[in-house]
Amino acid sequence: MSTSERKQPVLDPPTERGQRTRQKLLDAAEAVFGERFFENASITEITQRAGVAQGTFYVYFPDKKAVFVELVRDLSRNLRRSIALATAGIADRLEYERAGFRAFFDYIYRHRNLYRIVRQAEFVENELYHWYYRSWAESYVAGLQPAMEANQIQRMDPEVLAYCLMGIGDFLGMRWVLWNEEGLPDRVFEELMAFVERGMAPVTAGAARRQ
Amino acid sequence: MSTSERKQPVLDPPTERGQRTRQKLLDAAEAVFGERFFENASITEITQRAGVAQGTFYVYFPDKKAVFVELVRDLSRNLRRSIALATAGIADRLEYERAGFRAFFDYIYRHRNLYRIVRQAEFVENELYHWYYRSWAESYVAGLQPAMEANQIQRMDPEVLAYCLMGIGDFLGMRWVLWNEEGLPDRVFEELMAFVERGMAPVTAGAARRQ
Amino acid sequence: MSTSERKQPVLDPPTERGQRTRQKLLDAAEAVFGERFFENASITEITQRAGVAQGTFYVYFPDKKAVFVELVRDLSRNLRRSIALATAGIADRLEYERAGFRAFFDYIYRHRNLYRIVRQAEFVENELYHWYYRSWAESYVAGLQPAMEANQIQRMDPEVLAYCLMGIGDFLGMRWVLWNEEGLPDRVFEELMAFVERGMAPVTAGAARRQ
Amino acid sequence: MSTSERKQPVLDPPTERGQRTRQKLLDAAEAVFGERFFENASITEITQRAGVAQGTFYVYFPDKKAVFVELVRDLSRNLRRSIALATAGIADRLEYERAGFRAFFDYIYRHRNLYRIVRQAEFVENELYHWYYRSWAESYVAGLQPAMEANQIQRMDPEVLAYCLMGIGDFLGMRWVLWNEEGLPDRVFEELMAFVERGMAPVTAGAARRQ
DNA sequence: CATGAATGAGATTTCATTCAT
DNA sequence: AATGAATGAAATCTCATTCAT
Repeated sequence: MSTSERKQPVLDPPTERGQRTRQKLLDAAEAVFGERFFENASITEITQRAGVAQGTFYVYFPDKKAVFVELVRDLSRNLRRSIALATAGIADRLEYERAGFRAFFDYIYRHRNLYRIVRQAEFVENELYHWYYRSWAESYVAGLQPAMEANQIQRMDPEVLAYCLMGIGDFLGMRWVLWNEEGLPDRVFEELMAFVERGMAPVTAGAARRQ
Repeated sequence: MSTSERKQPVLDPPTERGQRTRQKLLDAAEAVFGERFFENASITEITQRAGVAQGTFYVYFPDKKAVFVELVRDLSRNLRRSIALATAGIADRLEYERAGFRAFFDYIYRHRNLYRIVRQAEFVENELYHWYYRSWAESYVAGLQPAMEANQIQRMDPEVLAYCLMGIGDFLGMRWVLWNEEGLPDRVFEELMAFVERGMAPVTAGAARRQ
Repeated sequence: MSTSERKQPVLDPPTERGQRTRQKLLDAAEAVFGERFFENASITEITQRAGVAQGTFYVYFPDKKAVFVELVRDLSRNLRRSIALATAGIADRLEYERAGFRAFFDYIYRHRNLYRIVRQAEFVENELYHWYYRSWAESYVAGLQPAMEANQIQRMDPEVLAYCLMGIGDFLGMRWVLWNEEGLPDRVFEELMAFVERGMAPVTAGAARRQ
Repeated sequence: MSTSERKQPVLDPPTERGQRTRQKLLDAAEAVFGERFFENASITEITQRAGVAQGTFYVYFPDKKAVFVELVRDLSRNLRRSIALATAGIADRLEYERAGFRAFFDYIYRHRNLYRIVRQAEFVENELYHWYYRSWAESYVAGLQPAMEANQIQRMDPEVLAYCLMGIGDFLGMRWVLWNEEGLPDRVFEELMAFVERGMAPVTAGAARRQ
């Protein structure tokens, strides 16, 4: 007799017990998606790992994709927060970049499974994947543009630069963080930062690039 | 007297008709994998597009993964050839890099579906994906090392540089070639090459990076 | 933290409804295997007869072979119980043998389909088939040996005798119980028992076998 | 323009080459059916082992079952011949039985695959299986009846006796010839023959079976 | 809230057989 | 006589999702 539709999955469970169950499902999903990838991950396995019955899944999520999306959104939010924290108060853009990269590699090392999930998004929910990188690119642009105007870094199309930097982060992360299950070695970090800094540093007036 | 394997699909069909059918299947698979991604691509759709019966697929391939692998291998081979052609005879590594990038973007533009397939490989056949990038990295290293010794480019860990360059190519390709279905605009190409060249160019003796 | 097996069918359903469904499937399988034989029996037909959806089968059994095995095991257990009951308290081995044979023929007459299933086991799951006869043979030996020592029956290799008796039971069962769909006629039973008894009876001291 | 229907498989190939091919197929089929059983045996494997193309099979046989049937018929004929040879001229039925059993075990040892094929017949072509045992039973009866009238062996329903003997042969063959891949040990042979002889021997007038 | 039984659409794969050459 | 490409029906199995309790 209530006005609510039947079976509207619970986004924010009222009871504390519900909160816990929902979180258990999210954690299990993160693990399973990270290991098996979206298509091979089964709700059955997620609920088993969460220690709940199959049907319980649908109490909290409308379908399989919904958890996936939520996980990507979570990662995005948290990664942003981590980077914001790490770069807070840094005025110089090159220093900022260095701190940002460091925070990025640290974060994905600590959340390898989540990071694997983002990468899959391209083939699971293309919209989401675009949104993810587009919004990162926007943030980059918002930070890079002023830095160019202030001559902190070389002037160039900031979006192109953004994708260059993201590409570098992604591939180095893949190679050293995901493939080796260790964090990015300091040595590698210094090497790549040197490359990035040379690429970003403003070409000072008289300095010809090459003969 | 051997235990004799049971049924092995035809790799190189003896008759010309067989050759044609096999090729039709490869072409259809390329299209379907590119559009739907591996997991959502069905053998049914592949054979329908190829205009053959379902069973025919298994005359030429043991399973779905096998076509996929073959397509990735093909792309790898052909892309290599394209780049080799485009860079033949170029002695200077920065020029070489420019020609190589150009050829890369042109190639993936012309074979967008195949390129989408390579990207999926991470989630379909991890081994293959590793192999793909590891072997590219090796090629890079083989070319970069001598260039560093000859002071054509800045000395640094060549493998790190390789992954930086691949990351840049991948992300720019994703953003401008795959998302917009146009080729990479010249303007963007020039921007990214400028970045790459600044990053790779040797830091000449007296040139301080920044004040 | 375990790698967690993926989906294991329900062996002992917690709810009564589940119990019923599982049993319906077993019954249907018994009928279908008995009529069509393992290879020509389809899951589809089994579920149809059980009045459930195809997928339901896999809720309770991992695959076709699993039901088959369970049916053979069931028959073995129940047949044993029947014979034990029929022979309880019989001290003389020849009398015991007569009661055992009688129980055997009665049982397989009442469970003709199950008995047909055991016979197929040789070609479906050889291990199981061996297990089935080996364990019967062991039981035989355990009973025959003491009887020989007590001079109730002729001394001979008890395992050979076991297989002789099983062969006789099997072939008479095949000819009169399976081929004619009637039970073994009393007349036939008496004939075969007479043969068996002559074969098993101890050769009394002075009795020459033949002139 | 000829009157013959299209595609009547060749039963008795005119050319010598054809004869050879047909035989190669029969031999291959015997091996494959023996190892894999009828349902799991594929024409593909048969033709591969025979070293001919798939289509060639249908030049000589109308379908898969046909070869199977032919093999069973062959075995029947040859086994008969072997036994006839081994028992030629033996007047006493008990001696005859001994020689017959010996020949039987020797034959199935030498043709284990063929023997496995007969056993499968029950589930492949029931008619054929019945025919096989019915005709053996008839032969038995034809030999046993006169022996009973001549008081060489105990009087009883000869068909029952026939099935007892066949059951014994079958189970001993299964246990010692098929499971161990050796021939039936002499010791086992003597044991079973002693049992059979006691069972068949005429109960002499005054000899009470048991007290 | 939670459960677990049930569903059924759909996917992959196998293989005896046909047919054009 | 022989080949090998092609077929297509049918079978097994998976799994996201629904629903009654």
